[in-house]
Amino acid sequence: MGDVFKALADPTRRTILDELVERDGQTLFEICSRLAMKHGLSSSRQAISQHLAVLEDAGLVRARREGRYKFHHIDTRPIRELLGRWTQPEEP
Amino acid sequence: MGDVFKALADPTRRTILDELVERDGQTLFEICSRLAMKHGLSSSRQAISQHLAVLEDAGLVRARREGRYKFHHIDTRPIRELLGRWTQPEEP
DNA sequence: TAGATAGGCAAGTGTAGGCTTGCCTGTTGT
DNA sequence: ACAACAGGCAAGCCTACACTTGCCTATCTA
Repeated sequence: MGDVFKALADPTRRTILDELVERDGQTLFEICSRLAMKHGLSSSRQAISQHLAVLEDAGLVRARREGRYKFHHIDTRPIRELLGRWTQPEEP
Repeated sequence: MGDVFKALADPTRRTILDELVERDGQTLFEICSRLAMKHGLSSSRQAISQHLAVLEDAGLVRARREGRYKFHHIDTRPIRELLGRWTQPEEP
């Protein structure tokens, strides 16, 4: 499962998740261009690719290959599981 | 507010939060000895002190000084606020 | 008052992680 | 078939960060 918390520690990876929530199933190049456009991030393709690998390792992103395209889908279940670790007994 | 995610990225800091959930309001030396006993961590006092500073910066721990003692209290509100970021629209 | 206790500050070290660079493998279109 | 396209691999660089070391301040107790 890797480390979900480490994966969430980087702001660029969090922005990638934001982007996938807004539009799921994007390719690497789509994510790159949309990060540059909307979020003003000037990260290279390789950097984003490595970030996606970390997110995939953590189980936060699942990738499905189709021809030369690879579509990335967010999976928020690991986050929901982690939520309860310190906040279980309380009821705000 | 610092970076809550970065604070949660380190496993030792997460164990400290676990320890504070189980018994809130511990001093630095209490945390050190209990981490060594129960969790088998052999971190130095200074290391734990620096971890507590990070947690305090992130708003996850609030410290109250009393004489020569400093009691540490966990505050899980930042966690609850952040975890809704990607899991708001869903209902499992 | 002297020593023990609880904790803080600051500089130095070593490693992990984010990013780049360069090249390589498949896939698609003309 | 060949060029453009989508993505991958691996080595190197550089900064952030976890941890140590050494010394310091403040509070309590004998």
